[in-house]
Amino acid sequence: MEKLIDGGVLPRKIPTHEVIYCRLRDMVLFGQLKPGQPVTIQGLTAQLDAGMTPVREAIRRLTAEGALTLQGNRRVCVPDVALTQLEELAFARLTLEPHLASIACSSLKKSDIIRLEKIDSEINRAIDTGDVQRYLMNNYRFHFDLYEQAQSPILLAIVHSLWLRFGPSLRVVCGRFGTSSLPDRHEEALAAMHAGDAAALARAVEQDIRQGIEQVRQSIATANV
Amino acid sequence: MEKLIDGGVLPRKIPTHEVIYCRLRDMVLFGQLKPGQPVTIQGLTAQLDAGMTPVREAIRRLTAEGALTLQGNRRVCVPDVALTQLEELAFARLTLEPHLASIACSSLKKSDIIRLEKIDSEINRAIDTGDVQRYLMNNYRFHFDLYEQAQSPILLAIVHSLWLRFGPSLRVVCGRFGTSSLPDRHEEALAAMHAGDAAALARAVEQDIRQGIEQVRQSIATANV
DNA sequence: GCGGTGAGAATATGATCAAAATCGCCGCTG
DNA sequence: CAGCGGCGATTTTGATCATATTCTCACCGC
Repeated sequence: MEKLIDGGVLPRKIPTHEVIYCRLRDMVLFGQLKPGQPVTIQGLTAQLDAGMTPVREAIRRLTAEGALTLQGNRRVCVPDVALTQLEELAFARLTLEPHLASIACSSLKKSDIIRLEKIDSEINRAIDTGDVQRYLMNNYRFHFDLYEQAQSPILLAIVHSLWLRFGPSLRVVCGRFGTSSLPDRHEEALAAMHAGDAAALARAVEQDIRQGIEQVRQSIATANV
Repeated sequence: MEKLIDGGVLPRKIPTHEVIYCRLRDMVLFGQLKPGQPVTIQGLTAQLDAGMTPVREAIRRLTAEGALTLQGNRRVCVPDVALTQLEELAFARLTLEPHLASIACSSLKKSDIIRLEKIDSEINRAIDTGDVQRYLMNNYRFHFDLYEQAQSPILLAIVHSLWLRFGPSLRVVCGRFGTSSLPDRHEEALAAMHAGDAAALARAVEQDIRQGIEQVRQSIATANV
């Protein structure tokens, strides 16, 4: 019965470093941090109002996942993807994500599809109102809610790491071109789910990824002029 | 001139947490730690003669890379791959590693191939003498020396993470069946390098991976009886 | 069998030390 | 005399440690 004394939804207390990790990760994923921006420990302890150790651990974790980069001189910053690295990201994402989507397809329940449709409508609303942050968050939720159904924790972790590397650049694209130019390839994905057509779903996801990568590629190309 | 005052080979001092990370990583990769074995912070501080903070950071990093697992009740242990996860590892490795090998092929210099041949002869010697540790180390070196030539840091990091998850189980296989049953698919790989045939190299790597995975699969299957 | 209790291990803090970057000062050169 | 470049002190930041606190698990008595 003592489990209720915190009066809350969570029976187990979440350790601080975990909380800090999630907050920092979201800052990277949803574009609160710009590529190239330096990340200091003491800055974060002040900003997030946390101790030094949890912040350090969160940074180490995110560094291992590729969301942050060590600059040799023991400084940490948000990485800026170059064109060559974009090729790597493209290959890995185009290989893994359609595969995950395809596996997930067969185990999708009706309630899952309904949930995904709700997220998709959130995405559309975010595009209409020009709310970049909300678009990014729901786009992330759409993909990972789907991928999670594949029950493949290892591949999921890898894809997660790819999104962490991709996130800041995607944010730059949105900031530059606005939400109007953003892809909405999710209609055909949802249709494929309803039909239970794994191959079609994989194709839809593939097209979605291609479009996103192409936008970042153009953004990088024009930025380097 | 002051750069020489440390009188040493290393102009830059390597931080302790980095050293600890490398040592722990090698322990995982080369089978000093068995699957399921618990990993305690204080145990490592004693064993590696280090402070608590560096050990904590190394553990966080390896956890993020999938080399260690958190057990919910803030314990850490070496993960034991199940059959379902082996499928994931197989898919990811078979997708990424032949690709890396294929890219690397064109940029291989004569000196690179000679180096790889030397490593391969080390592997053969280790198989002959039944030296599992040496086999594992040189097998790792063979693959990653090759993959590094692909100049693809992101994919390399992902593959590295896959090997970290795979390592302990491979060690179990070797311990069970000895080195005599170990694959040596490297001859054809080396031949393909000499010929500059990227496709053939990719096939050779693929066969090598298939064989390794198959052995682990059988090991898991028999262990579960 | 069950709940309390204690040992041990992990988490988290703040202090301390070392390294790096920044900025200002000085001398040199054009 | 003004601008430039290098040198050194200050200050910011990272690395490490010792320690306090919290949590888990297992043992023991009821």
